[in-house]
This record gives sequence, structure tokens and C-alpha cells, in this order.
Amino acid sequence: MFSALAHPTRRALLARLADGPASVTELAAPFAVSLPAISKHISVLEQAGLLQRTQSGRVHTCALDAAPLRDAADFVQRYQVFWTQTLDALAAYAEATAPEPESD
Amino acid sequence: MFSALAHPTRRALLARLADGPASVTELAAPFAVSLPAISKHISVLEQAGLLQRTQSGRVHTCALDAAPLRDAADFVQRYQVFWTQTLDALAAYAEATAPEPESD
DNA sequence: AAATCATTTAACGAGTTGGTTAAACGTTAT
DNA sequence: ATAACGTTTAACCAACTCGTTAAATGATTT
Repeated sequence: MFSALAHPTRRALLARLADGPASVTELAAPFAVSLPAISKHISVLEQAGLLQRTQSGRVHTCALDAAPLRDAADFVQRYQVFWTQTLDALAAYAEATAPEPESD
Repeated sequence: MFSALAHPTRRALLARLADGPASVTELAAPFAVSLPAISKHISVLEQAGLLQRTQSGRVHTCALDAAPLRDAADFVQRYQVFWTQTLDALAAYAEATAPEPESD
């Protein structure tokens, strides 16, 4: 999943699909690589569950499926406190997760 | 960045660091791989900016730096609308491409 | 039926990743 | 000074990634 997102071409493909479904050739058009290369990228995205294929005739139409990205969002947001809060809040968070008997 | 997150061991290291800084040996302890392997993972995280190293004596203390994760969060959240509206969008698209009169 | 089109598969090569063990490096302790 | 410790570097290997070109597949058009 994260490795599917790790390649810039694949992120660009997702961005393109955010504007609507497209065929493999349409998806490949903006890129300077061969069609088989794009085909492989699409397979990677499909296997990561980020892309759904619908074959109608000889045209494979690809559509974005962002559902798995929710997991990535969940993962990343667990760390949100570490970049949004101040050091005080960070300390509070540390204390909340690993309570330390300080007094009382 | 995404490729740094792509390896489960590295995500586990980040999770561990979320509880506070730790030395390389401490970080390596829970894993069944050799110390050099962990050392490399730490280097990858460090190069991705997710980890800061402080050498004091012969001990390298590693601390989480979640700031770069903000970029990942930004990326992922651009797609949030696609998984919050997924059911409607998918239904509409399915109906448009393969019209299946199920209810009228 | 033959040609063309959209796409994938096959086979290959260069470079990277993720692991290993052995050795090196610098720090601390005896 | 010597030994032990924490960590990295070196050298190596197997497996994977990302790209290529050439051929195959299957659908459509002529």
C-alpha cells in the first residue's frame, strides 16, 4: 500500500484518476515511459486496491478506489499530534500514553 | 518518504519512537533481525527526515520527527472525499456504465 | 479472413532493497 | 593498555523494482 504510493508515476496516475475514469492508453499519454511500464504501474495500483478495472471490449477502463487510503490516513493521523502540537502538548501526549506516577 | 513507510519494520520503529526516544540497541530489541539490518532501517528513516539522531558517547539516541508526515497527510486527505462518498459515486458510475434496473 | 487496435505477457538488464556475517570504529570501563 | 560495548561499514547475496523491446492476446473493423 505505501509502496504502491511510493512511485511518483503511480501517484500521478491516482491524481489523474481523481478527475474521472480513463483507459490505459489515456492514462499513459502524459508519461514518457512505454505502455507496458504504465500497465505494470496500473497493476500495482490495482493490487493495492487503489484502482478498479472495468474491461469493456478491448478497452480497460480504470477508476480510482480511494478506500484503502483511509488506512493510510489512519496511520498518518496517529502521528498528527507530533507535528501539530507544541512541546507541552507533546509531553502531555507522552504522559497520556505512558502514564508516569509523578505525585498524588 | 512513502517508501520509507513501506516497510513494516520501519513503521514499527516509528510506533516505538512515538513512545519516546530510544537507542539503536533498544530499538532493535523487539525484532528478529540483526543489528546492522536495524541500523539500515534507521538510516532510511533518518534520510526521510522521520528520525533524528543524537549521539552522546557511544549511544545513538533516536527520536521521532513526524513533521514530514504532514506531507503524507496532505496527500492522502486530498482523496478523502473519494472514500467518504465512495458508495454514491460507485453506484452512479456502475449505473452509468452497466445500467442494471434493480429498482425502477 | 485479415488487418488494426488496446492491452498484456515474456524475457531481459540495471539498479535497489533487505538481509546476512565479519570487521572496523570510537567510547567507556577495568 | 586492554577489553568490552554500541554502532556502523564492508562485502556479499537473493529477491525485487522499474524500465526496455518483442511477441502474444483478444476485440473490432474492413
